Amino acid sequence: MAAHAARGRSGGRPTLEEVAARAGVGRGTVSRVINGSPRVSAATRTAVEAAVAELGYVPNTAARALAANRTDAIALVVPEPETRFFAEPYFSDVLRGVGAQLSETEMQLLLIFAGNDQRRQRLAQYLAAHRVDGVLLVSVHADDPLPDLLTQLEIPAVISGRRSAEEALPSVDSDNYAGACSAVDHLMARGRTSIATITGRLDVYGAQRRLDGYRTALEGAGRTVDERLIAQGDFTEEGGRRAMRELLAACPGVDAVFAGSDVMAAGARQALREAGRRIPDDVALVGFDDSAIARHMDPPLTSVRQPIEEMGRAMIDLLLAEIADGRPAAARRLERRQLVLPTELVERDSS
Amino acid sequence: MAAHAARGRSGGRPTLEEVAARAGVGRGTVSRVINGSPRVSAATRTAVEAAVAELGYVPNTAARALAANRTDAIALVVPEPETRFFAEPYFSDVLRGVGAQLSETEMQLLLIFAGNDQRRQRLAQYLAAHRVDGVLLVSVHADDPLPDLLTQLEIPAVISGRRSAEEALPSVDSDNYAGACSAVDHLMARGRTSIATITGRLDVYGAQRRLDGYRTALEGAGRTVDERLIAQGDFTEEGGRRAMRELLAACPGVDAVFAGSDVMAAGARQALREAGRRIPDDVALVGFDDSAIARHMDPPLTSVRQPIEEMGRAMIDLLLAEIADGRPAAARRLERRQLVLPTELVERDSS
DNA sequence: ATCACACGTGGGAGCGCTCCCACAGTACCT
DNA sequence: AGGTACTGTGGGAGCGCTCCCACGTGTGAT
Repeated sequence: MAAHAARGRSGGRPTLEEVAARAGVGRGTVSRVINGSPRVSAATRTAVEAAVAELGYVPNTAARALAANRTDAIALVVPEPETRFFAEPYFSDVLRGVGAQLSETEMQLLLIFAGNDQRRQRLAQYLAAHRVDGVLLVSVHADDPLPDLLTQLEIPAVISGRRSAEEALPSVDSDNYAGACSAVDHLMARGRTSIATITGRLDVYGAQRRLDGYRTALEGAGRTVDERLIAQGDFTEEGGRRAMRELLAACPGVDAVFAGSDVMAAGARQALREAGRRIPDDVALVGFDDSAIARHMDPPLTSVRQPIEEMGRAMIDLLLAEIADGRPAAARRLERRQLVLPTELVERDSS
Repeated sequence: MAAHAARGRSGGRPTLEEVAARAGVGRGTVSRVINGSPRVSAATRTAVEAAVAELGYVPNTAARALAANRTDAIALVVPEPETRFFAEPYFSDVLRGVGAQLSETEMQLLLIFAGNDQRRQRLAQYLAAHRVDGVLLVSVHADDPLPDLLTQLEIPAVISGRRSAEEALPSVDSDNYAGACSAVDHLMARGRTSIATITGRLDVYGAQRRLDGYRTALEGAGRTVDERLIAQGDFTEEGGRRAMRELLAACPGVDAVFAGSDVMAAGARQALREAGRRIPDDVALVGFDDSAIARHMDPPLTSVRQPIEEMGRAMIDLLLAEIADGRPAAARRLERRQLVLPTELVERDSS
């Protein structure tokens, strides 16, 4: 009681009402100024702004959220354990792009990991409570129920990557297919004849598309695809190492590898070293993502660059538009917004 | 099923009032059940819980925050740019520990970067709006005004590391001093005679303490400290590389290096390679943090382990206690809570 | 029997905001 | 003159909770 009174009255933060009194206007007018409504005369606006400054007024977000039914926050949901998140530069890069774009708005970003069932449960609760205005979804697997949950709850969402070519949600993706083609073309141009690939988890659409690109590039050059040169990884370093060992065992003559991610390329590099193969002399290596790992690798890794920060920005733009559009989502879904951004091969010493 | 029907009928999410009507009790009683108050009979509690389940009731956090003047959220504030955050495994590890401990509560975690002035400004606004119940502060420099701001706003806060031995805020730190001693002792025991160190930014108390430990360990063994063997880094890889180059130039006979962080050790390793020195044959290398980098380095890096996840847990415990204690912070400050956790040397092939 | 005091319980009174209706004032038409 | 159409403004009515006071009812002591 004592604390309550002390907070609310004497030492407490000023309220809209107090600002209104100070400025000699009504509550509604102050609200309009705060929210940038055009329906306020210049003189009144100035007076209110002065009162706000004098009192050091800061809106109470809880009250605003309650009255307006919005939270001014969005969540970046990562359906992976934290360990994966931090091991994979892709995630951090997306987060950076998202954070940068968002820092220009009043929106707050929440980072939510949903890597196991318990977390999933908690996330569902969280979303049901509508504690965020929108959701950014990264790394979604084909059978993930999360997108549908979001649709059902009518929470605006944007997906990073797609679940299929027919993605129902607005999405931002890079041109995985063309990127893979360029990597394989590059290796062929370098005169490599036995070009292998290490794929990511194939229930991730992007990984599938990179594999498609690999195939098409080879076939387009009149070569036949040797299935023994395709090893499946899982986007982890360990997976890359294992896949590379398998490739070396199955096809000792392999002289080039296109890895579906830089992290897997790092794993492949270790396996190649163990086997005494030199890079790029014996085996050329190309990665995907052009992350920090590629630049730091020894030798520096040729990699397909995705404009990840740009993708983060685009996701935010889409999501904010989605949120601003208001509730009647069904009507809007018709004009699906799918952004596909171009990739670019960055050549370094590994190929 | 019932949940869907009820939701559809009322048009929105069920409220406390609706749950109360359903359970045939008053609003207050439902609130008590939801909040786990003991002053409810078992029968009533059961009835209410049933109603909650049937209606799929989820509390409206905004309303709760407004009425109770709390947010059920805490912020992890990183006074560094995102790039630093992601480059430094220390941060991710702390975040992991914090996240793990927090996932057992209803609290939500916000990650806030305050790496430049604009962000600082925004953070100050954010804190002034009391949008979080408490703050976790990592990587604080000696002259950082943030802790004082927090104290002034009476926002509970816990600091990771300390600003000095006389830290005013509750803090959790590792025993940097003892850790450094053990590293240097280890190098001496290995017969190294010319032991250098690469420090972190010395306005970070922990970096200073590591340097102190380095000095004391050498002096304790009856050796004199050669100031030319002390190079200042800044916790970055590039800084480590530069410092190592300086050391090699100033003291070509150096045969061991204690780096103030694994990241700097990685930089030092590069400089050593450039100079054609082998690890550990020519120069032994020891890092600090025992992060993923240490395990992945080639050769694997001997490093001083900090119990980082445990530190994250301890920070949460302290902060929650701080929050639960209520407002009259001044009285409580007297019993300062400073936790210092032990470190441990993890020996690998680099030394 | 009376008092005392637990315990459970219901519901009024806000928390600080946004939304929206009402209304005065001004401007420009018929 | 009256009508119509704006613009700017004030303030009531909530949003869905928590807090707390008041009110039974049951127990034990006096």
